[in-house]
Amino acid sequence: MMAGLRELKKEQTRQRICEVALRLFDERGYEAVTVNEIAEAAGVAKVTLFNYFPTKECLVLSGIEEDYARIVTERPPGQSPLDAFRAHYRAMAADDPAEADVGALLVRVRVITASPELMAGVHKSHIGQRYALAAALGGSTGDATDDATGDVTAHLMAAQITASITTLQETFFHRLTSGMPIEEAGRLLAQEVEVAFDLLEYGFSSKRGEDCEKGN
Amino acid sequence: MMAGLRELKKEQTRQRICEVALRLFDERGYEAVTVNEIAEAAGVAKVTLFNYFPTKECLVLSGIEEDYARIVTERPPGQSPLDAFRAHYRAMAADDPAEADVGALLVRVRVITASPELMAGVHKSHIGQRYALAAALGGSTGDATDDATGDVTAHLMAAQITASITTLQETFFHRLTSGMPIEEAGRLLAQEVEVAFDLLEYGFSSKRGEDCEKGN
DNA sequence: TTCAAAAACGAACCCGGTACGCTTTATGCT
DNA sequence: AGCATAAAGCGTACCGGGTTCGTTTTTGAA
Repeated sequence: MMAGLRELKKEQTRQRICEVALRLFDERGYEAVTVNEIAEAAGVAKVTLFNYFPTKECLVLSGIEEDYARIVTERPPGQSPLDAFRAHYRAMAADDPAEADVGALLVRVRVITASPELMAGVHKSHIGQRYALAAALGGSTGDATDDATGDVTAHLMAAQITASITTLQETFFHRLTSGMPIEEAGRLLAQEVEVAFDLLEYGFSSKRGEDCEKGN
Repeated sequence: MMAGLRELKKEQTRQRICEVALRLFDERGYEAVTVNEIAEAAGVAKVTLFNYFPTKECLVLSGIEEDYARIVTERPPGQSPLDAFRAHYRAMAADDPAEADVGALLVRVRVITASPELMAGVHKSHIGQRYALAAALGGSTGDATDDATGDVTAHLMAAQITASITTLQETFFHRLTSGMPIEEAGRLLAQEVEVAFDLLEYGFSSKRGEDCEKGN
């Protein structure tokens, strides 16, 4: 129903704008490309472009948010929140990387990592995630009092978890953009997922011995 | 020497711009005030304003960066990096809050927390801090290889530490802007510093028992 | 007093993003 | 098929943050 040719063309246009933008960004860098150029190259008016993507950032960043809070709210009963995260990212690292279009993803990652402005945008989106995760971790009792009054532990945990995941992602993507084949990067990622969640679970004190060798 | 009347007036002008800007931001909100208004109210031209402060953000955020990396590089010998942070923030929480101009700080904090844009700016500045801290934690061997190749643990630790400190600060400032007297907020902060660094040191597993009561 | 450097200035400009009012085009109904 | 309607696209003018550039004022020192 409503197989509308209207919405078909709409999706085509959206796709075309996105592809053109990503190609130009990849060629010349995010900051050096103006939205006017993108609009012209995609054969649409500037105002139409902003109809599809509310900001220049969204041309790159739209649709790449992860939902941290869901991982903990939808975990199997009896599992700790941290184990839910560990299982989730363990599975993600073990996934066959050929399932998704690696090429398109790589371009996107390359554009993002090459632009401080976009990197800041990514981190900005993590802020909201962190708050949602803190609510999911500590607020299951659902009291309506002002946030950050008593649940400091939940906020601390949420902050540490998101910071760790962010770091894992950055390391992984940094390797990909440096030319490492995705299989090898995936293997390293799988190891580091364990390192990261062990660190969260057992703390720095469990690493003290290893640290002193290189850190001091 | 060079007690120059030149640089005196320069500092006066800088101060005047900053005060005027903060007052306007506090009255009507950061986003609702234009730099033209600030310049006019401070009796200078827009271009002169941008000579003193490179961006609108800097009118509020300049000079409030903390140097995380220094805390670890300048720690007393024999002390672990984490203990250095704990000692630093323990001392900060115990400091007599009357030493600094609390009123001016409070206005600044109120302006920042009321503006998502400024909040994002604060988090942006934390990114660089995190990288510097990771380098200080893991890079004392000083190998010149590309970063993030082998020191994932250092990056993870740096990320967790900065995330925790950021959370402590946010909680503290949130209480101040909510009207809590600074002495009481300081007392709570002192407790939470211990909670945060215990969590970092011993991990989530040490909290498992308490968590299950409220989190599940 | 004079002179060069520093600072302030005004005006025009660029870029991301919005508002408004106008044309085009697909769609649903008859 | 034909027509009204609503969605989508468009052009232009505008706004605010930020830069460039050439000019004028101010200041420190000879």
